Amino acid sequence: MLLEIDHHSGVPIYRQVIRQIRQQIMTEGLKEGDQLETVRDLAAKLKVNPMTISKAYSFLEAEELVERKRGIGLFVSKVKKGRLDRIKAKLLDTVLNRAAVTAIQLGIPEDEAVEIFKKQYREYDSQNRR
Amino acid sequence: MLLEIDHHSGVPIYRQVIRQIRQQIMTEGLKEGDQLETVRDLAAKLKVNPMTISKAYSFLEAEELVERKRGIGLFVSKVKKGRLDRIKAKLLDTVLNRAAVTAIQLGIPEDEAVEIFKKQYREYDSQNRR
DNA sequence: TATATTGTATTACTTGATTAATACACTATA
DNA sequence: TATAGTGTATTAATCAAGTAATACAATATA
Repeated sequence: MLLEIDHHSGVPIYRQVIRQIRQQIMTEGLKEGDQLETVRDLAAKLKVNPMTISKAYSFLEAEELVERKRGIGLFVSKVKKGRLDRIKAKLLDTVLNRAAVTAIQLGIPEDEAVEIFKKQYREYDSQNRR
Repeated sequence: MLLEIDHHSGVPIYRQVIRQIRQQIMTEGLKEGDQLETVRDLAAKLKVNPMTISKAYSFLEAEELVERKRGIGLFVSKVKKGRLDRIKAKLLDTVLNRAAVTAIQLGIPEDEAVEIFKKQYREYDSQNRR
């Protein structure tokens, strides 16, 4: 499991962990049944207190993306494809809604906003395509 | 000047003030030379400390949207239309970029993301049209 | 120039989020 | 059942953001 933590970004460590693991589950880099890295191992690797990792895992558990088994470890939950899609949709709705509200409040017409969105999409996509 | 503050939203008061006044300037509800409500008046109306309002105004000044005149008051700056457009564009770019990045990271194709954006736009627009 | 009105600088209080320390609980298995 | 490995509950320390109190500074004008 590959995680990149920026200790100086101002973004809390546990949120960086949450986001990255969630994304790996969303994109099936981590699949049902896969064991997450041990709380202590990940804490040591990131040079962070184990509770920080445990906290991050707690949020993922609350989203029902992982299951904790005391004494054993944490594992990626079985997530039905439909539910996974709904989670993705919800994440997406949140950011797209924010964008739409901003556009409307600034008086930007739909077409114009859509064009800018497409431009942003393509720019980021071309920079990060494998 | 009409401001609505939600004391229980978790969003800091000064940010709510900034956002709403900025928007009024962007949409020309407040125009060049208009005087902003007095620090003390607005503070009293919102039942908040004057420094909280002063802080909000400081940010607007940093954006060069308002000018402070000690002993007199604060006024909406002369903002060239071009610059105003650039400010709008920047605000919009920020939210649309965030949305695009999220979509890409979730593996959502451009077309699909655009459709959802349009849907969000129309929903909010129809709810808030005058 | 005295006063009322405007905004400001400095300082401190409060609160919540984040992180960490410590001791504890559960499980597999030698 | 002893031990090593797993996660956890509780508590405390730290830090930053937000807000407020107070005294101060600039301006217009009676």
